[in-house]
Amino acid sequence: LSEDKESPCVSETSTPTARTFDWMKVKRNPPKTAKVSELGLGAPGGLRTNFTTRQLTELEKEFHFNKYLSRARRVEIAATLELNETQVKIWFQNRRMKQKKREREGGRLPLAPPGCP
Amino acid sequence: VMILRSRFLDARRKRRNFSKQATEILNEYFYSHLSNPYPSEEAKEELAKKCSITVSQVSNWFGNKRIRYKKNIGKFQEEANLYAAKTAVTAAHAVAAAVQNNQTNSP
DNA sequence: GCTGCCGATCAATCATAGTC
DNA sequence: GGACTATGATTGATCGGCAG
Repeated sequence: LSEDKESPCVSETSTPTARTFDWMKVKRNPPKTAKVSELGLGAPGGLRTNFTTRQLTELEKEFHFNKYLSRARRVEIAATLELNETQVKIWFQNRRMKQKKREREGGRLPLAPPGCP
Repeated sequence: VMILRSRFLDARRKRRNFSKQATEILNEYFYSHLSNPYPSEEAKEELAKKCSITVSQVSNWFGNKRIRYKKNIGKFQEEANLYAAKTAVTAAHAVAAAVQNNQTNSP
């Protein structure tokens, strides 16, 4: 585990320590979660939406019932919770990954339950 | 904007800083792979083992490190030089050992 | 082509640990 | 004791790749 091909992505600067590699320039496009049209919510157009407790509770409840959503159900939930279909879809996607991560990491290593202040 | 940030999640975030040596190991890997600090799944598992932390924690560490590093490269310059020198020394030792080994058993 | 899912990652934020 | 910084974790959303 120690191979390392000096990647072909360098981009300049002579000092051996201050070089800037491509990964440092990566910029993600801002979220398109903005329906600027109608709704004078002064939506800037690219902000991470904060789900309300109600929305999260409902989503969690639905997830417990179904790990995957049908198109119809998604539309329904999106409408009920006032979210995009995409947001609901992404939420379920992330939720599944979260679940998998917990199962896979279920019980293992580091353990130090009780007091230790 | 009701501060409803309680998020029914509190007890979960009982953070604990990693040990000095674990951070040492992670930083060594990070700076010796600065051109591409994205450890493979296998590498993550090995690092996790060496550091006595989980693979997820290794992923979190690299995720945070990459973001914070590129956010303010200057702030990490000193640290970068430190580890660069460190790995250079170990590399030199490795080469020396290899040479020695090569001399002792060459056909 | 387009769409959903997965796996990895990003980027912003949260909450705590450590420093002074 | 509290302000300020360092750091681990969480999470809505993006990116690239693959299947249908």
